[in-house]
This record gives sequence, C-alpha cells and structure tokens, in this order.
Amino acid sequence: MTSDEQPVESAPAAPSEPPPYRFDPDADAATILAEHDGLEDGTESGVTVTIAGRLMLRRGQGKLVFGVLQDGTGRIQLFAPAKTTPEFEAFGDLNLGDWIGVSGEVMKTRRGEVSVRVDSWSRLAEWQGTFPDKWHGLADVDTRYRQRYIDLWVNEDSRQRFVTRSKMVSSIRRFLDERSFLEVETPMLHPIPGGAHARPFTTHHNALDADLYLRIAPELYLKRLVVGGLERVYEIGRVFRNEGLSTRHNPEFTMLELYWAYADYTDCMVLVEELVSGLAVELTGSTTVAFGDREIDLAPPWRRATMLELIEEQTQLALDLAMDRDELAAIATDLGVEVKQSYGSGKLILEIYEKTTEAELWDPVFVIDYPKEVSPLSRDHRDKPGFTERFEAILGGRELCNGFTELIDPVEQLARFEAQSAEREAGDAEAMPIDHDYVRALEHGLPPTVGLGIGIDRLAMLLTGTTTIRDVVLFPTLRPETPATDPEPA
RNA sequence: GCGCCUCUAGCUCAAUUGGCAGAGCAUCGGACUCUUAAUCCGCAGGUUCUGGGUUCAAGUCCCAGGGGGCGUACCA
Repeated sequence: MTSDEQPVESAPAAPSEPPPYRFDPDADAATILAEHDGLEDGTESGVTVTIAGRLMLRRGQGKLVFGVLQDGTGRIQLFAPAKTTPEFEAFGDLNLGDWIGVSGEVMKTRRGEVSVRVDSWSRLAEWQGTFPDKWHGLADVDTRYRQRYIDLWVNEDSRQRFVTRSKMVSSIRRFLDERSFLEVETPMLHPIPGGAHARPFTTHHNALDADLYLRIAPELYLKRLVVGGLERVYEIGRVFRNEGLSTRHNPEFTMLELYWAYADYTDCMVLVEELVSGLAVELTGSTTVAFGDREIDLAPPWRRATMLELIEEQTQLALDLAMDRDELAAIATDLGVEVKQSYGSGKLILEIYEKTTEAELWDPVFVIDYPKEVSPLSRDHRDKPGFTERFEAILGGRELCNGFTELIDPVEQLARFEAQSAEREAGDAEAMPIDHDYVRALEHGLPPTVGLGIGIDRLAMLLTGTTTIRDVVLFPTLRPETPATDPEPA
C-alpha cells in the first residue's frame, strides 16, 4: 500500500499541534447554503460559523485558495485568502481527504458562490495516501466493498442509499410501534436451527460443551412469545444462512419478523401493502419506484392470486394437488426441474411455479395458498385440503416477504416436523429438524396468529432501485483478503 | 460447484495484426487574489495479478493458479 511509501515527515508540517480532542461545529453545509442563498455577490453576511468535514477539492490561486468541504449534508466552498488565513501555507498543503474544522464568516464570492472564509482552521485527521479520481470517483467494486469508508465519501449515491436504508428501518419501527407491536430480541445462538428451510452456520460453546447454530430465522422463538401473551411482537435482526452468494443473497442478512395474534393471512397482506407503499411515499415521494430499467407501482391494493392460477396464466397448465404424482413429476422434468424421488405433489408444484412463473411476476402480487408439503409451519387452508394459508409478495420477479396463518395445533406440528425429519434423513440438508421444545410451547396454547417475514435488504433494494444486495449492505460478505488463521482459544 | 467475462501508475482508463507501456486526475516542484473537475509549466510515478510456455519479440497468444464481476445451481 501507499502508506508504506509515504514517510511521516512528508506530511504537511503545520498546523503543528496534534488534532484537538473535541470540536464543536455549529453549522453544516446544507443549512449554510440554504440560509445565505439570498446574499449579494461579493458581500459578507456578518454570520460566523464553525463547520467540519473532509477537504474534497482544492484550487490554488496564488495568494488565495478555494477549497471544497464535504460533511454529512453536502458540500460547501471554503475561501482562504493569504492575508487573513492563519498558517496559509499549511492550509494549501492539506491532503485531499483530510478532515478539517473551519471557523469563519459566511460570504458570497464575486462569482456568486456561498462560501465560508477560513478565519481559523485545524486539521482533525489526515488522509494518508492519494484520493480517488475527483471526477470519476471509485469504480472498483472490490475496493468499494472492502473499504466502504472510501466509497461513502466518494460516491454520493452510495451514501444516500445507506441513509435511505436507515430511515426505512426506523420508519418500519414507527409503523409497527403505532400498531401496538412490541419489539423484542430473541437468541441468535440456537440449539436447534428452525423456522426456515436453510443450512445453518455451526458454532460451539466451550463452557456448555454444546454445538450451537447461528439462527436462520427467529420464527419459533417469536411464536413462543405469543404463547407467553405478547400478542403483537416483532424483531428486526440479522439471520445467517450458510448458502451461496449472489446479487440477491448475502450469508448474513436482516429480517423483520412479526407475529400478530387473532389475525389471519388476509389481515397480514393488508398490513404489508400499507407498510410498503407507505415507505415508498415517505422515502421516495411516490408509490412508483424505478427498478432495473422498469418501474413498479406499489399502490395498494396488490393483486391476490393463488399459486395454481399464476402457473396456469404463465404456462397454460392447469395443475392440481389431486393430479397423479408421477404425472406432475413428468411435467416438471419437461420444464427442466431436477426432480428428486422424495418430492411429493406439493413440492413439485412449488418447483414448477419457481421455474416458470415467479421471475415473470413484475407488478406486486400476493401469491397465496402454498402446498402443505412445503409449508411445515403454516396452518391448513380453511377450505382447500392439502394447501395452507400462506402468501408471498412478489415484486419485480423477486420474493419480498413470506407470511402465513400460523399452525397452532401441537399434534399436527409434530407430524409436520416428523415429515421434515424424514426428508432430512433422505438427504435434504435444509429440512427442519424436530424441535420438541417448540411443540411443547404449542401444547400451552398459541392463539390464532398470523406471522410475517420481510427481507429488509431486499426491501431496501426495492426502495432505492438497487439490483445488487451488496449495494445496500454496508460490509457485504467477501472472501477474506488473507488466508484466515484460526484464533487460538484462550 | 459449473460456465462466461475481467485484472495495465494512487484513481479513471488507453495501447491497431504479437512490435519502444501511455493519457487525464491525484502526488511532488514552480506561476497565479474569484476559482468551480480552475488553468499553465515541469518532475516523478509500472513485477501490465502470479507462475510457467510459444515466439526474434508477449500487456496482447497458450497452460496453471489467484482476485473480482455476471450468469447458473443452491437459497420453500
């Protein structure tokens, strides 16, 4: 790296004092620009401000230096004449990227740009090495992800995406809090991984001498809390799945799960519509969001359609659970699905749906009524045998959320777990193991409840028009730069 | 895991058919009191990802490895 080649003595000599221990900005770039827009060209405002940020550009002009300072709100020009700027030489020697604090009078240059005259200044931190191209910025994606702190300064749209994501999360909390949902925290270390169909990361607790798993979903703990009388709960937190990476998958990602007693999946779909369209209006000003090279209209109500209806629309194939299993398997094979012996009719229908239909669904649609075979935690459909009251919202061909009226019968739940366990024995590493403790909780009574899981990262992608998850995760999972060395346990 | 693409100065990118490795910005030195990606003059900056091979000659072609991207598989 360049830091090796930059001996300390080459750094600007002054200001000679070490950086201050604290600094008190009383203004920011955006506010100053807004408040002094009406100032006449070439005049001073009489207002003195103190600001801090990084020096992003510098234009030397002999006995006058212009700088551009960027803070969290934007950029503002610094005006530094040799006559009045303390340690003028040193100011001109600052590295691009250095953090500086500046106090001075707000003024407007003769050319009409609101600026802060540098009446006093100090360097708060140094940027060692050279700064990325001031015009082209930083394009190398590896560097952008590994050294996100550079990306955030140099690529304004990147910074803006993360600000939007953060606002989105706090807005979700407000939305749920207003509806009397209680935010809780449940374990991330699970003795039995459950609540989703995924491979877990495994770890070990030394004192307990027990293997534990990083959670793949908080679902089963949150429903235990509903059993405990917390009638509306939610958790926003990281979950971990030991699976491949892609533009839509990061091994650790953020999930919102909520559980709502006395409500069913029709209630929950309304909640999702309100939440997502409301966020769009709040964060983008419109219910229409750009995604890829197309737009998605998020205005409710969203279409509801059963999985079978959607398959038929897409393929003209009228499928049904009652069909002969081998016939379904033949259709699936024709469509290019890799059919396994263990697949029943329900699993085959899901596979056919995912192969042919899901990616084609652009406008928001709630896909409802999933086969029981692939929904081990969902309650049987009240009218349609073999199906469950489950929905997923699909937007832009991607799954945004998954929810269902919860299975509350402990006997049935145990039977579903046992079926999962059989699949596990048959080689499906993602099938759920039996969680007897969860069954025990159900034996104490889970009231009629609906549950929902929303991928926060994917929601952020949707609302920022981003097509890769790595652009909405601050530090996406990457291959380690140096071979990992096992830390010695103490 | 598989397939395709890619890797050149700190950053962004060139380099014709295999024929002397270049530019802009940044850095460094100099000029300049109203610039806006300031401008002008100058200096310096390279294991062309790594290792092998073909060739009179390799950034360019071939093989192996590494990093990255995309697609695919996996991810109900």
